[in-house]
Amino acid sequence: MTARTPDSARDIPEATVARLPVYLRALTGLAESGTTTCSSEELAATAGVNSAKLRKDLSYLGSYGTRGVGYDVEYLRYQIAREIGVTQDWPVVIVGIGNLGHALANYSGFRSRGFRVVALLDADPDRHEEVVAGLDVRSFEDLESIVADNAVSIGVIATPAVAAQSVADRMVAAGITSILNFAPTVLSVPDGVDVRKVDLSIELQILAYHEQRKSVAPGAEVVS
Amino acid sequence: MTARTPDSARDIPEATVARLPVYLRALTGLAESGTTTCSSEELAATAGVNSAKLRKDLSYLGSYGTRGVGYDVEYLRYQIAREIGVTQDWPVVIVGIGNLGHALANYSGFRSRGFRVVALLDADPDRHEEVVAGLDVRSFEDLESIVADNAVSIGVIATPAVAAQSVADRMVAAGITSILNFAPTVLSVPDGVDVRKVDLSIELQILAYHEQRKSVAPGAEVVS
DNA sequence: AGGAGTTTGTGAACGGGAGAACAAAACGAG
DNA sequence: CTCGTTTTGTTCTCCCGTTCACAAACTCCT
Repeated sequence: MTARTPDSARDIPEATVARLPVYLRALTGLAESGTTTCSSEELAATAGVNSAKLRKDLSYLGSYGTRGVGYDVEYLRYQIAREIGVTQDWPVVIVGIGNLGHALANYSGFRSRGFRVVALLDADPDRHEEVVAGLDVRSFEDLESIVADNAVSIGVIATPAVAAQSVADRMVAAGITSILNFAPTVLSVPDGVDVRKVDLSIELQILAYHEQRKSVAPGAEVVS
Repeated sequence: MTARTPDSARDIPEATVARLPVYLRALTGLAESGTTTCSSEELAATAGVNSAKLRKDLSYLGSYGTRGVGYDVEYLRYQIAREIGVTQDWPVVIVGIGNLGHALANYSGFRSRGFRVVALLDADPDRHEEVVAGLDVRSFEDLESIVADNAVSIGVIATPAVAAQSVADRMVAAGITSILNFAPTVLSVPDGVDVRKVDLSIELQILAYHEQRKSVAPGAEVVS
């Protein structure tokens, strides 16, 4: 009864958006193994989620399945890719070419999903002679021109923590509106700019918390 | 009125656990800048959260503040560190010493928070001659003995996706009960084993989704 | 000592997401 | 063509997490 725009469903829940890339990867795996059709149960198992949750997630995109049959793998894969936006090409700049920046520049998972690293920038002049993943490491001063010339809207920060906020400020001023931050700092950015944070030590600390609980109360959940 | 064990509060919500490391980092920063006392408002601003949420989070640990005054930075920092478990030493093994494994091995944020990398393992014999971050890269076959000798309970997987599940299986069999997975795969592990996933391309895809929405409907939220 | 001003800790309302359960729809057999 | 089977799409309920709002408690000033 709700009037929904057929070509592009509105307001997909954030939790669902975070899972769509997982479904996309699972579908790609199924397609590579020759599967042409799958049920929500199979796909959910591959993606590591509940089948009811999967179906509800997919229902936000539209009705792309066939009752009694399941989903066409290739068709659903394309629909999810289109919804996320990875059918188009996303130019990306990486700032901070230390150990982590190297790893990110060489990560094949970016290019295969529509992300194209157009430039590697570092503030240290000693690094400007290096060539990483087929790209020259350039001066951070070139940020504005690179962003403008390549219509870059996504920036990756892999600098030390102290530099991260100023890099973010320059990125925002240059026109970047989405930032993936690997530096262990809280970034403050204006409204309209999205920031996602990946913090390696926080993940370990969360594991440590649960690990500690396991050893303190070993019989709390598991009957010995 | 609820009878709460005073020394160690029970069942801290998962969302709170995920934020405690952020508070810990913020407190460390405040301590280094010479601040001895702070209000929930200040700390919340530093940590990038709402002050009400911060107070509720801290209330799960106990009453470590003083009304009308605020929190003692050093005291609160210690209490949170103890609750998370980073006052003790956590031995960690890293498997897969490619670009990302290098970056992780060299990441200083681990050691400074109680995590000690005790071994770097790789299946490729060509890498066994390398020394990374002061540690020999050893054979993956040594996993079991290393885990046993060092009482390792946390493992980090930085291998390609195809190897991740078998590495995880070996880790679990060797006695590891917490896994931080950087490989782009869904791991299946038995109950009692915690897995946290860090997926670089998923983060970018989430950003791409929102970025796409911005350009498609620029006036949807912001009044022009 | 008493009152004004601050700041914490928490009870209560609110919103969103997860999971169960079921109706609707497609297919195939007879 | 009809009935049974399979699987999707959706509704409903419950639970977790967030936020508001306020009482309790502490300090400082007079």
